[in-house]
Amino acid sequence: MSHTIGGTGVRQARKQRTRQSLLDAALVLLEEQSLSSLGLREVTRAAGIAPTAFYRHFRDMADLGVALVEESLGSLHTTVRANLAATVDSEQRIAGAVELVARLVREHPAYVRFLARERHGGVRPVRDAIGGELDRFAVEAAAELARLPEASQWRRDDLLMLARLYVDLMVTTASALLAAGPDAAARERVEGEARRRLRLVALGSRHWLD
Amino acid sequence: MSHTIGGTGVRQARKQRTRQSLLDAALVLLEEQSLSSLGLREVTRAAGIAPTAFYRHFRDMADLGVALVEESLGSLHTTVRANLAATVDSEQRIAGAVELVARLVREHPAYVRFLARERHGGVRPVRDAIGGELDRFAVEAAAELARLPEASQWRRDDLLMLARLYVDLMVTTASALLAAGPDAAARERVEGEARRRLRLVALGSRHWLD
DNA sequence: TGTACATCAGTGAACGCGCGTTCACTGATGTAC
DNA sequence: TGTACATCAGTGAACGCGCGTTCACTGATGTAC
Repeated sequence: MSHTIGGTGVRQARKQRTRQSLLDAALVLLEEQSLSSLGLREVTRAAGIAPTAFYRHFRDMADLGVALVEESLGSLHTTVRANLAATVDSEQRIAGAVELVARLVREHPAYVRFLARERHGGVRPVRDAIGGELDRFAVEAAAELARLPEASQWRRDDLLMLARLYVDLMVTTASALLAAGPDAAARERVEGEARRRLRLVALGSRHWLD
Repeated sequence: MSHTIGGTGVRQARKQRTRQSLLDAALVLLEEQSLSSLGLREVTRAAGIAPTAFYRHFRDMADLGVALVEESLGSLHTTVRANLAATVDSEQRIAGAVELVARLVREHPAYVRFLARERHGGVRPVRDAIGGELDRFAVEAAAELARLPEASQWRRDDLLMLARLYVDLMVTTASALLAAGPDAAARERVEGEARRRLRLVALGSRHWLD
């Protein structure tokens, strides 16, 4: 059965699966500690493979960390852009953005925690990877903002300033939601405050060119 | 000479000095790594004392971390409050706030780096200590804001929202300044963008009750 | 001021442990004919 | 389809090393009289 291509690449597929189980195991362990204190043997033990097999997939833990960044943020770009483009009214956009962040934290808390922690963490390559991705988000958000009629008169660098501010507000909201824990009321309070922050910034934007 | 009290307390004073040299050594080492990967022996070696003497001062590294938080943020409250209270005009307050942050980063980069890193770091007690101090800042800032005539009609929770937003903006600015490195032009760019962010938020505040 | 005892910050040897990395290996998968 | 050889993901033993913590200690400082 499946006498098509399938045969070739069994080895490759297995390798991929092992690699993924290393990433998954690391992510679980990283809920309780930071990358710089996470051990290679700890990860391979959790993934159920021999310590030495680690080197078939990553040079060291920093390398694995960068892979985790790509896995978590890489796929997010399209999602975020779709969300930004979808809505028209400002109040709708605000509600949508906060809902998007809340959903990310609900569905992928481990990724969000990892990113919040390592954004300023002790492992340079990982820090740089996260910073680079967030910059890309800001540039993309600026491009979306530029398409709005209200923003047509804005200077380029003011648009970028606003986009970066939005990105920072979203990141702050995500980590506040994590800190709020599983309690629904606490989360609702954080989301409410996030919406009011965004409303305040939107209000300022509306009067920026006065 | 100094035949007053001086004699009694020589032991205590020496102990204080050793404790301080542990804190200083740790802070230097923390420029390049995070607290959770910093070793007890590493710190005592750098401080020039035997590993076992560590326990005369701290229970473990987390305990030392909390002491570092108190040392860095504890003294800051009066400084910040004075700065907030001093100025009147909005544009002046903005320039003053950014200048204050820039000075802190210039004069105490290691402390700022430590706080940025461990705010979301892997050591719970330290995270909580930093979070608690930042909350206190927000509450104090809200109290200062409440004294401004423009804010007399604001709801209490909106004031707190605004205060927390300002605190987050300042923290973000501090870590952006660190990331900018020693290059003067890069720092000036970050400070400029920070001022525009604050201007945008101030503008939004002015129209909040419209 | 002097003496006898108590305190306690810092020492140094010793411990068991888990770490990252090396190496030669095994055996399933892939490839050439 | 079958055979012979190559590749390479994962293994398991071994290594030297630095770690955190314990313990009994030393000797300067503090205290009581």
